[in-house]
Amino acid sequence: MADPGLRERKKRATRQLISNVASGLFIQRGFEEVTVAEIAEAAGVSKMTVFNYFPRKEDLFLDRHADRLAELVSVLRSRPAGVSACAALRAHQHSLLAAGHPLSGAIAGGPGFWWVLTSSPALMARWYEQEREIAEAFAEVFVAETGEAFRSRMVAGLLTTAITTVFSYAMGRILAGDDVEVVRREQVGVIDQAFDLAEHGVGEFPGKPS
Amino acid sequence: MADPGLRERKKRATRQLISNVASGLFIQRGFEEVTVAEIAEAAGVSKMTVFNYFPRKEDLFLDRHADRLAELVSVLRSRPAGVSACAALRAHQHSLLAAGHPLSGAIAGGPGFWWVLTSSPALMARWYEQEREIAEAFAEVFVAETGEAFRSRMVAGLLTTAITTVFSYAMGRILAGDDVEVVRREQVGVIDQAFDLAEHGVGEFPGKPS
DNA sequence: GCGAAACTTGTACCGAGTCAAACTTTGGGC
DNA sequence: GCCCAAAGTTTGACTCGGTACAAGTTTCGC
Repeated sequence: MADPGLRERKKRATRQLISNVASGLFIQRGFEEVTVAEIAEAAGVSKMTVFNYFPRKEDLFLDRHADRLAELVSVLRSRPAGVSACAALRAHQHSLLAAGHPLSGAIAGGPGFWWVLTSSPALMARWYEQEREIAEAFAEVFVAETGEAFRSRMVAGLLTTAITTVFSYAMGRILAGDDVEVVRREQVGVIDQAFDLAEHGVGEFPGKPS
Repeated sequence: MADPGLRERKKRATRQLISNVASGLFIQRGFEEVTVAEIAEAAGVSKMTVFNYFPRKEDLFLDRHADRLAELVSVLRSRPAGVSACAALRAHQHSLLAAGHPLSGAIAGGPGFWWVLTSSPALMARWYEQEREIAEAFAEVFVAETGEAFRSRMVAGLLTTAITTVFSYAMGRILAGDDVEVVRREQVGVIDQAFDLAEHGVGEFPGKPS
């Protein structure tokens, strides 16, 4: 990492260039309305090169996934002894929100990001797939810690549900036109509600009323 | 429904024929190795007709989804007054298992089904999407009952996680070569463990050991 | 039977993604 | 500084999933 070398620097630059160009076009006109050939041309590169860096078209837009996944796993791995996974993730979500981080579910890189995401089924499908990868990574961590195969997967699934539901709820509100600042303020309570449910369970909710 | 009429009968027959032919080919050779054109020819029908009945290629294999979704929603809607959603779904999973139903997670329509499913990323992606649709349908039911937007979505997500994790856990074991009868017997405990976690939460699991 | 609606078909087409072979650039050894 | 090998890029041709359109064919309601 000290000496990237010319080759490595060029690769990073090309990758970044393609990603930037693609994101720009997607936000302008929507995911489905932009072809890969177009992106390649706009980036002054060949179509194959685009696919060389981003195996699927969807990865052009969802290229932060690897970072997000690594960060979440690191939150679990590096949590202090005695701290539960649920508590660690809850604190992490709060800190993301406080920092105004895109992945907190409020204030992502502009409202355009969510519009692009939700307006393309293919993109949404890939998004769900990535959420699933998060759950699998969590499960792996828990299995390594406890050796309990099934319980690890369940807990991983439940905690992932908390994270993703918090995220998509905020996304839905903002897309529906709610004021970003309002959503952001209320998001603190939403996070706590989500993790309370994950931690203590759904209980009798909803016991059938009628 | 009393008198389907010739037209309706032919449609059902054609649909069934295409689905059967497709499933057969997929199980023989895998999802990606069979083209839609091939299925059309084998079914004695045009490619366009195939897409007329099944908008996506994946739907040729995952065509039971609509039934599954409707059944799960009906379990919630028709549960007796005072019974929680969690209890209703838990009981339903147990009864599916007892009946040896494919969707119980043990003993699905042959091991071939799961092999085909897991060997195709596109198919898995669609599978996840369908799980998401289940969660959304659950949320809709809960919102209608309680009016609580966020809590409904969270509970829906948590309960869906229980169902899907139970299912995929059994699938994974059988694909790994575990004896089907053993998996089936142990599945009762797995279901209870899953719904216990959903009902009472993950608690401190796993408090970091080291 | 007759006309209209529904279903099917052929053809032509588009975009994602793959493959193989040629070409260009970089890095290391002399 | 030079040259070779390796890595990265390009080109073009190709496959397959999926759509659009217009024309055919079958069923239904009258």
